Amino acid sequence: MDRRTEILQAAAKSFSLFGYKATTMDQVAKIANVGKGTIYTFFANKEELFNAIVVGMIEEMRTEAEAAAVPGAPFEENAHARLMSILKFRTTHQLYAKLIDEGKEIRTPAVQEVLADIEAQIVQFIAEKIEKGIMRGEVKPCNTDLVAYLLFKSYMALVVDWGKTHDRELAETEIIDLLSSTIFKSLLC
Amino acid sequence: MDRRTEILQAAAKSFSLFGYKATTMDQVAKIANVGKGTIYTFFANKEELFNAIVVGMIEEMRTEAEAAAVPGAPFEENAHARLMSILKFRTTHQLYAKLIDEGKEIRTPAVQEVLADIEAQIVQFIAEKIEKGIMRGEVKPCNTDLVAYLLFKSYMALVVDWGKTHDRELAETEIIDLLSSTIFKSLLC
DNA sequence: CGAATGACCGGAAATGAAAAACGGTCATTT
DNA sequence: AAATGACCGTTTTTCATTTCCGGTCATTCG
Repeated sequence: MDRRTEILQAAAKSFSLFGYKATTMDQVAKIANVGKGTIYTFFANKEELFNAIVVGMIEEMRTEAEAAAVPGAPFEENAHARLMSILKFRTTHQLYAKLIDEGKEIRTPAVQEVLADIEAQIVQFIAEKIEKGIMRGEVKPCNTDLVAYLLFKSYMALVVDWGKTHDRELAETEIIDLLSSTIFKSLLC
Repeated sequence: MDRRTEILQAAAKSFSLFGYKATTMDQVAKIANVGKGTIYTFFANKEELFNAIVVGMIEEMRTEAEAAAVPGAPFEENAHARLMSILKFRTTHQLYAKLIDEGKEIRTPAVQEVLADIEAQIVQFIAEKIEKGIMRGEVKPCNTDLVAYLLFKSYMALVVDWGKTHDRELAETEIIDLLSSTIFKSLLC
């Protein structure tokens, strides 16, 4: 395996295990079995190394989200499946979960920026799917950015936030029932 | 004015100006022109004094929200007016704004608890209005708690959150247009 | 005599100086 | 030419000391 890949894997492991701030370049170098200076021949600095890792993670998440959709299935079904897949990834993926925690607890700026960027890309992803749905004639024309934002925030609220203020999580059927009878209902043709 | 009221006014002023943590009991006593011990004859401790102030604030907010509604006007119109009134209060009211900031920046536990409680009461308030709308035959029967939660979160997202990740605030017409054509549309009879 | 007070108490938080750790560089090695 | 790790300046952590604050209660006051 080439040195660049070794470094990327070492960094991914360390960021996942300890987060951004608690990962040191010395540590990455040691795990990757390279000298610290070698890292800087491939990545300008710690933040760029971090960004490279995150880009990979986003790709992974996108792939899983696409895999959750069934080609030819109705828009609502696939939208729901993809969003649930993304939100599951959010808490299941070790690095993503770690970053959310670090962003909230330690408030590392580099991490908060990355998290904001990931969310923006997720919303963008949803907006593209809505756009496709409109072109396919499944979805009514609308402001895709606004609707994508509302959809994402709604899923976040029901899947992630509800449990924090109530003593039980919402079942998936409750979520799909609610959204199906409200947002989706008026979204579809 | 009786001593209890003097203390309440002094505390309200200090909490509004400096927040919960930075307000000291000595300071409240001085502003109220009473000895520190006197405060403890009316309030068990600092947190109870704080809670008393917050209860008053919530009452204020409720009154303003009710005043924003027009008797006899359609559900959607009044729901929108009340929610916008509440969200305006959130950032306009000195104490509320201060508490939001303190909860986010200093993360004072007592403040975060109070903020969570206020939000729960707002959602409860909305749920009651939906319930009324259903009984009046204006709104379709639904899980009022769930719908109230979704509505509140949607308004928070569009009014409060949008501006943080985009370089312009949403106009009120954009918000009402979006929600009118999605959530409200499928909510009304 | 009962309500009011502020000096006082113990624990928590602020302070600041010294030490350790970190990201990034670059002269040296391989 | 590529790789390395000792080194540098800065930031962060540590920790002993001091200050501060919520709450109490013996004393004072009306």
